[in-house]
Amino acid sequence: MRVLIVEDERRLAEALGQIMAEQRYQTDVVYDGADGLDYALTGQYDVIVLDVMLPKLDGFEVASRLRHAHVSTPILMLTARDEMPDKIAGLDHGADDYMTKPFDIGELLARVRALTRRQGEVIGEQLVAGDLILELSTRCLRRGDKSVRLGFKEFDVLRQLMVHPRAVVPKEDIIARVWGLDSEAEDNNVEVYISFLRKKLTFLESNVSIGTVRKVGYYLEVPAS
Amino acid sequence: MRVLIVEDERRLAEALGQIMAEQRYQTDVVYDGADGLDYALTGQYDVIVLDVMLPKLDGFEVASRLRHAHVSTPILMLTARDEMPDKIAGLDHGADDYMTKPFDIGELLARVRALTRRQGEVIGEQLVAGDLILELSTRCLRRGDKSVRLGFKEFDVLRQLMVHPRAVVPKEDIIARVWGLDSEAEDNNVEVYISFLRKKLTFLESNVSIGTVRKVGYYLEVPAS
DNA sequence: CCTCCACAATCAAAACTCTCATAGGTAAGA
DNA sequence: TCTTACCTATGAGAGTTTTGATTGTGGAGG
Repeated sequence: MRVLIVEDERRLAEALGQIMAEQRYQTDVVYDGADGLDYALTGQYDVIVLDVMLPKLDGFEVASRLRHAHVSTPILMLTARDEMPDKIAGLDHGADDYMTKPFDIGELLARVRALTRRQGEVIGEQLVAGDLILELSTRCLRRGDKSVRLGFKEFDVLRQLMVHPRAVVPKEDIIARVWGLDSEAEDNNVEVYISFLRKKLTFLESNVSIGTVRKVGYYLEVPAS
Repeated sequence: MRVLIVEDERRLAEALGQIMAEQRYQTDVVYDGADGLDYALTGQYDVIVLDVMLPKLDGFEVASRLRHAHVSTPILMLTARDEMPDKIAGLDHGADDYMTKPFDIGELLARVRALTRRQGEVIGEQLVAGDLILELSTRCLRRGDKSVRLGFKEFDVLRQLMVHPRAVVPKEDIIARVWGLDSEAEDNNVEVYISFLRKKLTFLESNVSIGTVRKVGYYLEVPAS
């Protein structure tokens, strides 16, 4: 497993590198966004730990450019503690997960493991789960030869589910990530969009469906592969 | 957000509980280490505020045992004085953060926020007893390839039993933990849910069953392993 | 060994809650 | 103006919880 760590705080970066090395990861550590992008563009890594605040190029920019270059390596983004909007921005730029500093090293390792074993693969600019393909650039959802266009909200909601297929995503999380952390959107909004999405899944005759966990949230039901 | 407060100084404990309740936390307050451990073992909390000096079991012991039982709820430990050894000991025993008394309530709230913010999605946390697997995220109960959905109450009741397999859980405890400490639920409610659960255990053809101790409560009967 | 009683288990209906799906309304952009 | 995307309201329906009545059972005392 190869990991790229892009973090300008040297002490933190070195510590991370060492700890991950102890966990049998092969690590490369760089200290600015430009280097980070160069290294990452090689596509040789299994996961990238990417700070947001970086010299030369910030983390969002790095993530965006990577995705643009069809590099699909999973990205775990590190955001500064009080910058909540960063989380949303991070996901929008193509990050797969985020953590706020200060973080627990054990949790970081757990999330890295989660990213490397994840089933929803980002291939080029698309997310895949089961027989579904979500094209990130056009916001089109395809299955076989059929395809439908998704609205922004539909797209964002579905993406949340597709990033971790089978994992239950709480409604409140969906609201936080799609509508914003301090939004007043209600559960009903999510329900409405889930309903729209289900209709489209049915239309596409996909083998994946959206499951409900009462009083909690939703998950993607993907047939055993 | 659910918070467990374990603190033997009643006045402080109550005050904390009230303040956190005002901050929209759902709080449970207990006054000794043994209760603290029992409550915490349910894994239902998002953070635990844990005093070190406690009757029955001290805070270190509680933290150790929790980690041993693979309960990963973040722990904020309260140490009596500015005793350096305590801090180290606390972190060694599995605490995630510590504060020394007397502390500023605002700082405590800030630290609790920090701890809860790093909560990742819990993927695949489960309770096991005999051939039964209780999936915490989906509230599904599995045995072999069969699986059933549990309602909220069913789930909560069963979880109480599964935390300590073979241990007798008094009905009043079940009521306190599932319906709330000051609820008006009657014994019959518990009996009804036990009945529901037994039906589902039968359906699953599990080797685990629910035993009755007359006038006291219930326990999980798990075949000798 | 039998009887009785208190407690436990079960059942079914009522009360309640949450989810789903649809329709109507609003705002922004073509 | 027309279209598109989004939000809100609503009611039907499904699922959950409570309630009260009825039936079953273990064990103490006769």
